[in-house]
Amino acid sequence: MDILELESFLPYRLYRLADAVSHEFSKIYKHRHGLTRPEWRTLAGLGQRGTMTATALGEQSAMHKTKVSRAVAELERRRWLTRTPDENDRRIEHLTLTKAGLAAYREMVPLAKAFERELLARLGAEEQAAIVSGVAALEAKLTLG
Amino acid sequence: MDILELESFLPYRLYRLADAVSHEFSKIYKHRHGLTRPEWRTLAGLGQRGTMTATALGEQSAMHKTKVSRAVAELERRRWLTRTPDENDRRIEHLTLTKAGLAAYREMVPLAKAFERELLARLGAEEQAAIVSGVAALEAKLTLG
DNA sequence: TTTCAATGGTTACAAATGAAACCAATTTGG
DNA sequence: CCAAATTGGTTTCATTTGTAACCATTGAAA
Repeated sequence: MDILELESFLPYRLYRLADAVSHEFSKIYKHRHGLTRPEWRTLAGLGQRGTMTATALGEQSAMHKTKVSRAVAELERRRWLTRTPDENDRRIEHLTLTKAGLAAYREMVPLAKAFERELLARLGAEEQAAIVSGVAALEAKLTLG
Repeated sequence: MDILELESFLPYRLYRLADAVSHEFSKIYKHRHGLTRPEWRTLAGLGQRGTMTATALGEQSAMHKTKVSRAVAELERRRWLTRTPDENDRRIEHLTLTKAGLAAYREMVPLAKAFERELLARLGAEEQAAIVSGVAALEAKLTLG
């Protein structure tokens, strides 16, 4: 009979791996500031780009618009970001980190980079190249977002 | 100022990629039988191994025990599996697919394999090797589960 | 034994999520 | 112009999920 070996099945392996890595990383922003993943991504997006609309945030960080909406509301509640209405289109609001938001972002960036560095450091040079280029190759073939 | 480029950040890329692949694949079992992911994994686990306890299922397929419990309950409701109490330890139940469950499994296996094949077929030979060995390398370095 | 800790599994509750409905503002096509 | 469709964003509701409490059974220790 034809069976499927789950442990070798790429979609499963990929998911499991991503889940483990993501969960490990989440400890950092969860522990440090009690952020959820959508909140962390919002912080990261705004920190990186400076100012964005909620829609742009959703596209950049692959989040459903309700997630963005809720994350933005929470970061606003914390006074980590402010909303500025668009001059020409009153539906749009431009989101920007406050001093406090930026401070949190500046604190998170080195931790994130260290995490990635240490993750890759566990691998040999060829293995590092393999995972990075393999992910890039698949990304390129899929319609992400 | 030091910024983090989210689009290049490996944990994020990995998660996004796995999510996209998994979501694409989920269409198959969702559309075909209206299964959730935990239910599909339960089916896959039992189809592959024949008989397992709920705990073993959770370990094999990286699922929280409440997920397993619920998935098993649903598959039982569908009469796709049966529970057999252990002779010596009355806490344990051995789970086995019924004819109907096995039929569904047999139908899913070729679809799953085709999905994986076609996913990899989009890549060149080296890219395929890269993603597979890259994932394997990271798996080996992480405590999965 | 009798008690206490551990194990297999389920359930209750709260939080996170997604789909769809929704509101407001804007654009488009007659 | 003006109705209809679109867009940015929020809210409601049902579903999914995880944490923790729980029940029953077994194992270990005293």
